Amino acid sequence: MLDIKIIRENPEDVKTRLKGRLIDCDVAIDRILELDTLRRELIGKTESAKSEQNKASKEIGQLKSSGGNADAVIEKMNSLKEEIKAFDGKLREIEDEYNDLMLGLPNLPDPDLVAGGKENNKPTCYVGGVAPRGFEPKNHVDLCTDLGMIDYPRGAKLSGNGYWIYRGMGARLEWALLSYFIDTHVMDGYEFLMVPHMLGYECGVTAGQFPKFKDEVYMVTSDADQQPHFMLPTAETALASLHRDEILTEADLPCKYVAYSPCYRMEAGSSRAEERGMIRGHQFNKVEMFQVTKPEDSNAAFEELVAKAETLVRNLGLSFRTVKLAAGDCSASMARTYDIEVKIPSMGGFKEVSSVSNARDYQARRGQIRFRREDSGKIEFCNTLNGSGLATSRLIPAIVEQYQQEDGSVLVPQVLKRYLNGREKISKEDKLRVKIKSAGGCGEC
RNA sequence: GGAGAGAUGUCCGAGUGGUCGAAGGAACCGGUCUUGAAAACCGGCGAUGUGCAAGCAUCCGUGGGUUCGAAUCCCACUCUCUCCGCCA
Repeated sequence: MLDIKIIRENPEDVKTRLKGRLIDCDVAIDRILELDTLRRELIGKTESAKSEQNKASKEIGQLKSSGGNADAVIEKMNSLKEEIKAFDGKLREIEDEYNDLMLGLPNLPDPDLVAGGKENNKPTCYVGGVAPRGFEPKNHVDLCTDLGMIDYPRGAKLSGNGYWIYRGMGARLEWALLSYFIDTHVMDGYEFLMVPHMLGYECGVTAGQFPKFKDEVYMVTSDADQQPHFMLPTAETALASLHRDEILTEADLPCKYVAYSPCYRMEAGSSRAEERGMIRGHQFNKVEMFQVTKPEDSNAAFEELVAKAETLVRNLGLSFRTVKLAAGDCSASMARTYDIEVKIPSMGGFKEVSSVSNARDYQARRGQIRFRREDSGKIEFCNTLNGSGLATSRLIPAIVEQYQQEDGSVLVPQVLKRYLNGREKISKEDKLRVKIKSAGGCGEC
């Protein structure tokens, strides 16, 4: 949510900055200003009526306790009551519309962002990694299938298009990645959280998904459950609400969290032929970093999160690039976003494995996440930041393609070996072993 | 799933229809005293909205209702605790 004071004071500037997102909020902003004026007028009227009511009410109390007759005052109260009821009804109407519009406005992009969409995104760095040479490389779908790492057909049998099953070394590699990420963040001083996967509606409002992007998440409803819940599309949605409606002390900040969760997304209409395999599914795994900071500290926190995400990809030895998103490609809640994308050679390009964003006070306003300054005692909104650290569903394709060998096996990135009993590579024999041993139980797990 | 109890400010806790935004205590902040600290004493100490300001309004889990007037009465919901049952 934006600060109404900023809109009041400089509506044209707000309009211009939001146009950088390629959306036109002019009509909404004009209406908001109109409603804001109406609202304040009406508040004035309502409050003076209520003030009279309170005075009369006290008078009645005094009259009654001293044995006097209060009939005349009570008569006056009755007409006041009608008046207040009418004012309150109108005020509620105005505030409902006002709140809807305010919640619908996206965050202001940072001033240094380039306006426009994806085409204006700017890579800020490229890092090279391992690459197959001297033979015809296979794509990740074939590699994962041949090595028995991912079972696509049975995933589809269980749940339909957009679902897969990690098997054998595939499952272990996935788990190794998640463990490696979590360990790294914990060592960096982030608190590890495991959050509910089904969240109450308010979490969606605070994070900025609701009311506008309700259709992108899976709602979970049942007659027995009075409260609507939804499957989290990212752990950020949970973490953003962790300190909702709280006033933190200055000493509490910054809060640094890391959470692992599967992420559940509709991805409606985005299924494309080139996104075969695990590139875009309805469920994927992600380790999420999250920070709550003082406003003056959020730029540094943002740099820290970008650096942490980059370090993870670099340590995996993968080719990647970091991209500074143009205003129109940042998600609605975010003032700035950098994506980290790994190279997936078979797709001829890069795919996002991390998205690091600074929401500034946008989510904090929606969720009333505040802190008290120690010296002045003043209460201010916190800033919130989030970043994937990392999402795994594009990492396995990148790893198998970038680390594939001529014999069809795949080397294990150095940093993951300790999570895989020191194993050097994944080969066809692993698949065979899984098959044979599954009859009598897998001796390895 | 069954039975019961409860939800009040940073915390504990009083308040069952009228001057209650709310006693009292703790914590915290300022002061007196002290070589310093503790203790004691004095003063201060919620949020939000609105207004240039004084002020005014709203908030006692949430939402409705009754009433001239609700923290207090009624209804619904949410959450917490205790006991019983069931259970990964």
